[in-house]
Amino acid sequence: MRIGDLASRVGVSVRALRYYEEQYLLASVRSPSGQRQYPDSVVDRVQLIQQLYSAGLSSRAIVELLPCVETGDVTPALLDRLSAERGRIDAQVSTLVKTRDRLDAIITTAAPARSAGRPCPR
Amino acid sequence: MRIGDLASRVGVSVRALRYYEEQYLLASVRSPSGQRQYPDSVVDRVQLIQQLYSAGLSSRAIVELLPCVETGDVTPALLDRLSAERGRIDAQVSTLVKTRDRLDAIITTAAPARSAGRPCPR
DNA sequence: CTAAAACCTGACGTTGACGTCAGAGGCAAG
DNA sequence: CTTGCCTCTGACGTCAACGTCAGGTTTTAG
Repeated sequence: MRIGDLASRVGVSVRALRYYEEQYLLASVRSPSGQRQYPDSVVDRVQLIQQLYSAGLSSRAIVELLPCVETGDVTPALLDRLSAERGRIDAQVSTLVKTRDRLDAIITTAAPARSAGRPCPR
Repeated sequence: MRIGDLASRVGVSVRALRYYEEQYLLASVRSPSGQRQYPDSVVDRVQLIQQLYSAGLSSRAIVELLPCVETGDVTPALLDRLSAERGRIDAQVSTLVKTRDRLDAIITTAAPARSAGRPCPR
């Protein structure tokens, strides 16, 4: 598949995909004319990349962790890196939950005129 | 208290505090010579600002929500804004948890030589 | 065959939350 | 008084993950 197809399939921009390649996150085979060709399998990889980006990982961190995240085999050094990132994410989750609860408290106490508990269900 | 004291007390840079003032997130009384003076109460406020920043809110969003987050009274429009941010945070938490679980799976399966379950407790 | 659509490689622009530097003034201690 | 630290106001620098534009080639639809 070509880059535009991949982009629309994953919901990411063409520019982003080229950027991922720049960062060594994504490889591509080139057609004789120089156009990028991707196997269907990269869809998962791109989604994983997006997921890691949204978890606050940098390109540098992702490029280090991606191989072992996909294959599953990992060196001790990478294991430390994984644990570290896991810790970061965990801390991030707990502070986010605190913030959410704080907003929730405001919402529920300041909106008694609504239905009952949740002002905007789901 | 002066700006340097506040900075070290909260663990934020002096520059950041001045930036918050620029963004109307933080007010200060000036001494005759023009130096900023803060009451002790701002410590909580600055910590709250940091918390909202780390939750992914922009200065613009924070400046809108801060009054009602502190006072507790809120207009219907602000209520919508609060709910929207709450939703964002909620979604962010769930994707983060997914990512964390994914990393966990890798860590636990790739580290059977460690103690037993958790390779790095806490 | 031709025009539109997609692709290519640079390369500069954007945004937000600050960092950093310059140059000048304030403030307690010795 | 002066030494040293803190503070002030601009104002430019940074960094990451792209957006966007220019100028050119390639593929596809009719």
